[in-house]
Amino acid sequence: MSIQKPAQTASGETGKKQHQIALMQLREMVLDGSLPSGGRLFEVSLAKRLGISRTPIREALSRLEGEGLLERASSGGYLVRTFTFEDVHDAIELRGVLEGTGARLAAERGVEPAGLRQIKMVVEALDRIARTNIELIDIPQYQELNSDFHQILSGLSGSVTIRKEIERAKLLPFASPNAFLGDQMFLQSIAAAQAQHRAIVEAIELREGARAEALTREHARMARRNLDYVMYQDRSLMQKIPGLALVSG
Amino acid sequence: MSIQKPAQTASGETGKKQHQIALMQLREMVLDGSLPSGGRLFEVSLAKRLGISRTPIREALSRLEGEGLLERASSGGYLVRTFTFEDVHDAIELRGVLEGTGARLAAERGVEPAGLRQIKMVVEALDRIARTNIELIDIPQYQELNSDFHQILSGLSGSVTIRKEIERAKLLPFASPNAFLGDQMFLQSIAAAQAQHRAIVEAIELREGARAEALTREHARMARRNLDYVMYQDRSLMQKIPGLALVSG
DNA sequence: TGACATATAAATGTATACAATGACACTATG
DNA sequence: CATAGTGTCATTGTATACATTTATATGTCA
Repeated sequence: MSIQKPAQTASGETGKKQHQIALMQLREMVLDGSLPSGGRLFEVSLAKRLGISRTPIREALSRLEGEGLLERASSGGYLVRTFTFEDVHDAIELRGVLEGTGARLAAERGVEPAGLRQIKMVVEALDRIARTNIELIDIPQYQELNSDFHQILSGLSGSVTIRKEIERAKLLPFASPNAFLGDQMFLQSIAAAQAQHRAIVEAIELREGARAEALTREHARMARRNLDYVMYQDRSLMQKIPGLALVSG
Repeated sequence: MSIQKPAQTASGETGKKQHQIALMQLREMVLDGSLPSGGRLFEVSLAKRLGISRTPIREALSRLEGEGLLERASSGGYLVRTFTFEDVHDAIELRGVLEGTGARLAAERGVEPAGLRQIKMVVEALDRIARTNIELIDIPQYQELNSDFHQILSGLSGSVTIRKEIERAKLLPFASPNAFLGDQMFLQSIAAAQAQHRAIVEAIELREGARAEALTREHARMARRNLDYVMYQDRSLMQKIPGLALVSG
């Protein structure tokens, strides 16, 4: 009775289901550009390349389409999606609109004290970082806390419908709130971002729905400004922003 | 050389791919309640029931999850999603927010004359219907034109990102702009709806973004009011509203 | 009797063989 | 020479057998 452990992959992949492994690997391959943007994906070659059969590959491809990273070709099969500059703009705008709606609903409908306490704790933790000398900032920690802020915010309205849509909008890597936090360059805007975080929470607490919505939209606009900087001022940064390799032009 | 036509199904299904047939049939089964809301879906029994193998069934299930009609069970497999009254509210709100964003962007960014002409033609056609005696209104024709209005509107911003999200939000049947147009009952509101249609187009043409957004949101609120009427005043109408069978409570 | 372990069945996950489709090149024919 | 026909090949679509996991039932022991 030789018990066959689920075959740890060399790269340390957890012993999860094949389609989950395929999903992670394919996502990574799309994002780091090892699959040509705009190019077609062939199930058989992917299967051979990953050492997995076609069935879970197809499952993964289907999910990646749902994430917006792939699109179906008219003749069947999938293409790596290419994004224009405008697409990225609009994806960020979309996130802003949805997060703004979540913030507005939270304000209008009221928030459980527990949720409010929770997000305030994150804001305070972010504050401690914002007061740090820029060179000394622990970027991963900042990213994590920033993620937390946005995740809690997305659920604050109590509407699972809205929360799910926000989470969906954040799936596109360049639309994520953390997209432009990877490089030292953008840490300059931490102070401004932090002021917005505080104001958003305040507006929600005071039940000021319109203000909460407007502030949250504007907060997302920071990402758009950073995007513009990358595109028009310093294209070398493109490689540091996740998923920006998929952007043509 | 007997040419083998793709096997017309008895029910007149087009000779499409198996997973497309499965998708349509399953969607119908979910919506008309022949699959118990909240219940689990078993691939084998579905496959037997539809006379299709499991593979295209799984494909269809995956897509229905994308449409929001199903959800994955934690232990694997799919469940028929159940919606609360609040979920329906929020789904309509979401559509309003997204359509509103599309309208705002269209106003802010400007619209091609062709698109504007096109939507104005639809508005005029709707006007002709709105002037008709209520009893004589051709409901399917009205639904079609209303669909056209909303579809053109969704593309007016020129942003495919936004357009796709709007189309996605309309997939849930009770969130669709046509959801409450099936019954004579609701035709009373045609005049009001039509005034909103005109105002939305006007705002876009005049580049009044905020107004376009607010009007479009308010337009979606009509559906919420109709929903409230059904839930609180006349539950017998629930059967006439597509997908409302999935609503618990 | 209740809780736990284990056996058993039923369901999903995976691999793979086979079918159908569509693109392309080559050939035959007007 | 142009073009319609035809065969081949690559690729996706489908069915199905097998593996694995999860739920259910059963029995044993304290």
